[in-house]
Formats: sequence, structure tokens, C-alpha cells
Amino acid sequence: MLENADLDYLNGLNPPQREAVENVQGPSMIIAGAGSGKTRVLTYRIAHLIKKHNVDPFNILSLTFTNKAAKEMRNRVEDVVGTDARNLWMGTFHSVFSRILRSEADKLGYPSHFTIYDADDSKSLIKQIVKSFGLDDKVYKPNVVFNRISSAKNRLVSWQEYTNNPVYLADDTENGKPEMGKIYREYATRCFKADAMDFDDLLFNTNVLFRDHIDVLNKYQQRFHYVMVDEFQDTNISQYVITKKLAAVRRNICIVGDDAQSIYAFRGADIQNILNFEKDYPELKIIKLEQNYRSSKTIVNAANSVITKNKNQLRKSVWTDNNEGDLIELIKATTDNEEGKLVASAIFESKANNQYKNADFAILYRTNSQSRAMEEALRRNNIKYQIVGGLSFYQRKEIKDLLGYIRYSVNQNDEQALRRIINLPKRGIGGTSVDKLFVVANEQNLDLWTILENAKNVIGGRTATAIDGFVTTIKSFKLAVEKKDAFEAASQIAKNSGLMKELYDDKTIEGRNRYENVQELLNGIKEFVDNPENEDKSMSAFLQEIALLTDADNKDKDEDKDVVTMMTIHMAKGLEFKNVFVVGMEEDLFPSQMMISSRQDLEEERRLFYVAITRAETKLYLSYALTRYRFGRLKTCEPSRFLEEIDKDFLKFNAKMSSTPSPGDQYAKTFISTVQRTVPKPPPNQLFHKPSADFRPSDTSKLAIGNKVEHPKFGFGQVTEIDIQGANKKAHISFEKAGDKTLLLSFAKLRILD
DNA sequence: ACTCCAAGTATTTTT
DNA sequence: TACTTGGAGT
Repeated sequence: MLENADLDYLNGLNPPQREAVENVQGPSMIIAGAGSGKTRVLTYRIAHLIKKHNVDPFNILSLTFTNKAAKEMRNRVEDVVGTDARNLWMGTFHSVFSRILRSEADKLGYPSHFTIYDADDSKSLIKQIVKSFGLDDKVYKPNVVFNRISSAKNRLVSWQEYTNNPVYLADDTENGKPEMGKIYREYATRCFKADAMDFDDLLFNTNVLFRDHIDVLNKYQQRFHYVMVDEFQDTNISQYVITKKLAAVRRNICIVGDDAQSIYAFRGADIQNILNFEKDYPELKIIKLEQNYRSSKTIVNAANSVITKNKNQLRKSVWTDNNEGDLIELIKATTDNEEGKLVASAIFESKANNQYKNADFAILYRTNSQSRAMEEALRRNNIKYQIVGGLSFYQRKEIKDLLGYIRYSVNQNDEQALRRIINLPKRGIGGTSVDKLFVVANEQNLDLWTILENAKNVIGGRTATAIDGFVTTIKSFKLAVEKKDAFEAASQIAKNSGLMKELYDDKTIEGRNRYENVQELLNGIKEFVDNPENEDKSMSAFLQEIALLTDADNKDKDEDKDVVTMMTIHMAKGLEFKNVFVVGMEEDLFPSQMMISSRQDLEEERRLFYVAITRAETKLYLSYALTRYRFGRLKTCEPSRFLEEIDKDFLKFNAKMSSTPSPGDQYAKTFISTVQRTVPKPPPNQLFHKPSADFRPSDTSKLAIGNKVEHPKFGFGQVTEIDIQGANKKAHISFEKAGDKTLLLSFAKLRILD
């Protein structure tokens, strides 16, 4: 038996938390409200399994949403149970199952050193396919095609099923993209030929593996006695099926989630998974964690007042014992730049008044492009900051270039890597030649490497010589990668590929930066090799590891720095800050203009707002601008509808708002009175008109009385009058459903129909 | 084959 | 605005 002191960690838990920790046998579902101590519960639960129930860490599988969360949780478990925690199977779905796929790859016809295509690789491959099919890439936009394929895979629809299913074809035809199935097929085939899997394949192929190889499934079912899944609301069907199968024998599965924080439906996440879970496990134990330890009463209640506007949600009431706290401060700015200025000075003041550090502040926004104005203002005020996300380290050109060489040295079938590096640095192998090589490879059904080795048979003089040189280089790299550890091989590749020299010769500031970035990558590889926890020090092991890293995972180096953190709301999920600014609270920006056409999308957007609010511990600021630069043009903005959805009792207007009058100011005034009087919302048909697929704003300068028009929100209507007051041209339009409106032509988005 | 310039187009979120 | 793409010229 264990000493009581060993189970000390149980004492700090409230009753439902404690129940969640102690209830380890059988299936359980923990609905964890924001700030309810979820991570604590999860780590203690794992610790409890190890300490109280003597479970071997090797038999515990814990799946998280980000690498960062996994790392943090492992460390916290280690604090309780010691170094045993290192043997836990802990990581993201993608990283855990890519590891499993790596060791079982041969069963699927893949080599164990298969490449992982990132989204850029996937999209450029799609682009090439669309082009080779002679299709219009304005119709078959890489992004759209990629999302379609991705969502098929996430629902476990293979290209075979896709192309055989008339429903998909009908759907695609209706959308003007009847060739979608053929593209999916070609895409999947090309990935397979390249020994490559994209992100979705990692999960899709795990499903294939478990479906077609019962012995393999069995092995892992026996291995994982206990399965835990964090952020369950963000799982897609593919992930759901994997966990269900893994836990099918022992049924010791624990899922943790919060439907109110589901913000990845756009990527295939399905809240339905939570409901299905109840059906799959009738003996399911449901535990709700509803006490919030993070935020003030004001913040918790404000968040609640917002989320109740959503129709689709599980019943749950989050509450807190914390102080009332300050009111939520509303900041109105004239322009996006002024918004930055006001945020910076609010931070400056708050620091002075409350002895806060920079690290006590976070600025959250809907889109990465909003960081610019904030950055500038903070820099001018000498406030140190860091931006998390955006262009990640591994997405920089110089890094991708070197990784391209490394990837191709590991896997000569990696088509996308080859395309990137074959003429880099310039060696006289142009696009036409490369295309020709691909065509020949296809015709003779040979792999590209073979064609390259025998280039003389395919292509003339100079180019063939250049290709020979390239092949020789790669052969030496191939040898290095096979014989040496990752660091030695990478150093050799960096030097002998000519990439380093080219960067070194570039003496501009950006050039210096790029050179340093490559150095940093090499340092990273050195660290990887020197880390005793990594048994496999090969280049291909390193590639596997970094393919799934994101910017957020890399930032722990700077964690002790005293800086203001800026990031998108998506990236902020799971984090908390004393003071939070949510900026850009404007219609069409937040909620995003692409998310207002359906109830479901709007609800996801509202959950995103809920996530943003609940990041704050003591004080929340919401800001909006009346005008903002978008696509290089100044746009007039309306305050976000979400502002009206917060119970007015929790709001306070900032006294030092901009005094400069501006054309959009009327909107702010009407809005203020709206907030104070809680005026009824615009009728739903106004909000939920779905713009036609081909909606594109017309040039409204030619707009005339009698024109029929379409407006993205108001729907169809007819122009009844046009009046010009100075520079302002207004059109009176009678809409079929939304009634009569007067619109400023300088910013109304109208499509002229006749 | 490469370089440069003009024109076009895009900004939602990410493992 | 800022990046990518396509075309012309070398």
C-alpha cells in the first residue's frame, strides 16, 4: 500500500475534479468549462494511474491537440511521479500516429522514411495536377480543392469511394467542379508514389492500418490500457474512429472537452463526436467541471452572456468564486493605427498603475494581418512584444530550401522537394526541362530518380550535364544521410548544396537574417542529436519530428522573457493572461465576413469570441476601429455584433476615446445607444442572406435608378433613388426581404445584376 | 534560361 | 498593401 503523503495531490482538488481523477476504470467524459483546472485534472489523473494503480506509463496513451500541451503535461506529470513520465505515450494525434505509421509503414506499402507533406507541398501538388489536367485554376483553386480532399479524408472517404459515389459528383458538378474526384485520385496517387503522406493521411492511413491489419490493431489495443483524449470537441471523424478502436477492448477511455470552445469545425472537427460518445458507451460516466478558477466574476459572466446566444450547446453553467473584478473596457478608435496606439497606451498605463509586467498582457486578434498595426504602436512605445504564429520558422524560404535538400536526400521519390531544389541555386535546369522529365517519367512509368540518373537519354547537352552534376551531389548526400547522424549530414548538405554560400554572399540585412536562420536550423539539429532522449539520431527521424512542429511549439525558449504576447485567438486556446486585449471587434472581421452566412458558422465564430474572453484573468479590453486598411484600401467598419451580445452591465466605455470625428462616427453613436438600450437585433433574414456563389462587388460608380442589385447581407433589391451630398453618394434601395435601406456607395458591396 | 517589371489578386482560423 | 504570377526582353 501507498503512504497517504504520496497521494497529496488529491487534496487540492474540488469534488468533481477529484472524482474525475479517481474514476479511472471504464469510459468517462469530462466536460471542462474554461479555466476549470482541466490540465491539472488530466495530469493528476495520469499521475494517479501510475502511483495508485501501478500502471506502467508505457501503457498509457494521452492525446493532446498541440505539441506544446503535450510537452507541458508530460513535465507536470513528471513533477508528481518522476522520470517515469518519460515513458508515457503522449503527443498530438498526428505525432503519435506518425510514429506508429513509421514502424508499421511496410504494411501499407510505404517505406519507414516516408515524407510528410505540409500544406504548402499539398497545395503546390494540387496546382500542378490542375494544370496538367488543363483545368482552370481560377475554378479549381488549390485552396478549395485541398479543403475538399482534406474533408473527404477526415470523414474517411477514400478517393475510390469518392469517385464511385454519385452524390459527391453531383455536388461537385453543382459547384462547377466536376473533375474534383479525378483530382483527388491523382493527388492520392502522386502522394503515394512520392512516398509521402499529408497531414490528413497520417490519420487516414492509421485508420487503414487498423482496419486491414487486425494483428497490428490488436497489438496497440493490448499496449494502451488507458486512453485519454484532450480537447475532444476538436476531433474529426477520422480521429474519433482511431480512439474508438484503440479503446474497444479495455474500454478505459477518458475524453476531456468543452463544446463551447469548439473552434475547428472548419477543419473537420465535429461536436457530434461528443454526442456519439454517449451512445457508444452506455456505461459512460459524465463529470462536469464548472467552477472557473481563472477569471473574475465579470469576465466569467460576460462570457456566459455571450455563449448563451448559441443554440447548439450542451447544458453547463460555469461560475466562479473569484472577485467581481473590473468592468470590461471598450475602446473605440478612429483607425486601425489609432487602435494600436490606444492599446499600447492602455498597456503603458496599466503597467504603471498596477505594477504589471509586459508578460501580463496579451493582444488577441482574428487574423494575423491585424498584428501589423499593433506591432508598430508597441514598438513606438518601447514595449517589448513577441508574435506567436504567423509565418513559422519552418515556413521560411531559406529553411524550406535546406529542408528540401535534406528531404530529397532521404527520399528520392519526394516530388515536391525535388521541384523545389533541382534548380537551386541556379544551375541551368529550367521549368521546361523539369516538366519534360516529369512527362517522360510518367509515360515510361519510371520513377524520377531513374530518369534523372539517365538524363542524357531524355534531354539535350547543357541541361543533361547540369542534371548529372545534381545527381552526383544528391548521391553524396544520400550516402551522408545513410551513414552519418543528422547533424553531420545536414552540415554537409548545407555546405555542399551551395545554399550556405549563396546566403553568405548576400550582405543585405535580410540576407544576414536568412543566413542566421539556417544556422539556427543546424543548431536545432545539433540539439536533436545531442538529446539523449532521442534514440534514433538519423536525418529521417529528425524530419519526422519537425514536420509536425508549429511556431507555437518552438517558443518555449522565450518563455522567461518579459514581453507582450500577440497571437490569433485560435492560437490562444488553452492559454491564460492577466490582461487580454481582443482587437478588431468589427463586423466582417470578427465575426469574419466568410462566417456570417450560416448559423453554424456564426456560432463557431461566437465560440471563438467565447474563447477569447475566457483567456483573461483580471481584465479584458475590447477594441474596434471605425476605419481600417484592407487590401490597401481604407474601409469603413461597423462595430461587431458580438459587442452587443455582451450583457451591458459588464461593459465600460473608455473615457479617452478618439475625439476626431470621422465619416463612420454615426455608426459608433448608434451603436453606443444600442448597447445602452439593448435595441432589438436586425431581423434574421438580413443577416442570413447567402450571397450568390459568384458574388463580386460591382463598380458602383455607374449605378443608376432602377438597377437591380444584390447585397451580401440584405439580399436582392432595386435602386429607387440616388443622391449626392458632396463626396458621399448614397443609394436608396428597396430590398425584397430586408426592406428599404440607404447605403453609402463608397463602401457598400453591391453586385449590379442588369 | 533567366531577370525584371507590370498587373492581378488576396486575408480566416491550423495539426 | 504585399505577395505572386505572367509576359516581355535579354
